[in-house]
Amino acid sequence: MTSFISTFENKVDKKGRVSVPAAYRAALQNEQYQGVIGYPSLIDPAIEGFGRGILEQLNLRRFNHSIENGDFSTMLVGGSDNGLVETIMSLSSEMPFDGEGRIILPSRLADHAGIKDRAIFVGRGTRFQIWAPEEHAKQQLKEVTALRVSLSGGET
Amino acid sequence: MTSFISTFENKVDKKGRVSVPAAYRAALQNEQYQGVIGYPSLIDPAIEGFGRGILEQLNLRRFNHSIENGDFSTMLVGGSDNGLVETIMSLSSEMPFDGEGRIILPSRLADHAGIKDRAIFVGRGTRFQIWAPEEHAKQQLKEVTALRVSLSGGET
DNA sequence: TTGATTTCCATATAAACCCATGATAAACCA
DNA sequence: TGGTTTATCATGGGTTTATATGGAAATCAA
Repeated sequence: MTSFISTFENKVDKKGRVSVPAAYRAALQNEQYQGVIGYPSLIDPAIEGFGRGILEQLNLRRFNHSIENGDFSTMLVGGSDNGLVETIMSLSSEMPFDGEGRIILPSRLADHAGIKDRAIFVGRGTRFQIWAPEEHAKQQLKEVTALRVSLSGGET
Repeated sequence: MTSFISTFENKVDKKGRVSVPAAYRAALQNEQYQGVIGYPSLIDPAIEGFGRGILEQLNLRRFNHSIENGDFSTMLVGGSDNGLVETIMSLSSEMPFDGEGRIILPSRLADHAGIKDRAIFVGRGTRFQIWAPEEHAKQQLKEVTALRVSLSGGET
C-alpha cells in the first residue's frame, strides 16, 4: 500500500511549477502514470490528490459492484451514490511530472485553494492535499485541537 | 510483536543526528522500511515513535474497510474517524536510519519536544518516545508519584 | 510572430553515505 | 581471578549524492 505521510512546504515558481515532495514521488514510482490526479476538495479550500492507480481501482470496484447487483442503470446512466464519484471524475485534473518531479497546478485548482507562491503538501494516508500556507495553519490548529479534546475525554 | 523497553540517553550532534538505541533497532529489523516514524505527542512535549509497519496497517485497514462498504466518500473526501488517522498521517515524519543506525530529528519535532543536544529514548511497549532530558525528568517523577499514590490506596 | 508551454541544464543546500575513533561491555584465557 | 582480547555501539567528520529551485533553450499553438 502506497501511503502519503508527513507535511512539506514547497515553492511555486512564476511558471506555476511546484516540486512534488520526493517521498510522495517514491510512493508513486510503481504507477504506470507518472504524475498525480487532483481535484478541488468539496469541503475545504484545498486540492485533493493521489495516484492514478487509486482512481482506477475506485472505478473498477464501483463497476464490479454495480454489475454484481445487476444494476446496469448505474453503469449506463449513472447515479447510485449521489453522483459523488462521477462528479469527482469530472472535476479531476491530470498533473504529469516534468523531468524534475514538478507539476503545474491548473489555475482552477490553485484558485480554489488560494495558492499563490507557496504550497503545502499534506499526507493523509491513501491521499494527500495541497494547501495555501495560511489556510493550512488554520486547518491544522483546528484538527489538533479537536483531537486533543477527544483524547482528553471528549467533553462537549 | 515488536516491543520497545528501557530508557536510553543519546547525544544529538551538530548535524542533528541521534543514534537510535541498538535494542530498538533490533526490534525493527524485520520491517521493510529501515527507520522510524515520529509525530509530536498531542499531550506531552515529546516525540512519539514506532515502525512504519504500524502506519501502513492503519491505512490499509481504513482503505479496505471503506472500499468494501462501497464507501467512496471516505476515500475521496476523508472523514469517518474524526480525522484521527488523517491528522496523524500529516503530523508524522519519516526518519530513515543512516548506515550507523542514526536518524535526524526534523526541527518541527525537535522543537516540539524542546530537544537541543541530548535525547532520551523511552520504551513504551509497542511505541517509544523521545524527550528532552529536563522534561523527561519531570515527567518520570510525575509518573512514579502517581503510581505510588494509586498503588497505596488510590484516594481521589 | 508572439505567447505559452515543455524540455533541458545549472546550482545551492541538505541529506545520505563512507570510514575512523573511543568507550564500554562481553568473551576469553592463562 | 585478574588481565587481555574482541566485539558492539555511540559518535565525529569528510565526501558524495539527491532534491528543490531557477532559468535558458526548444517546441508548440494561435
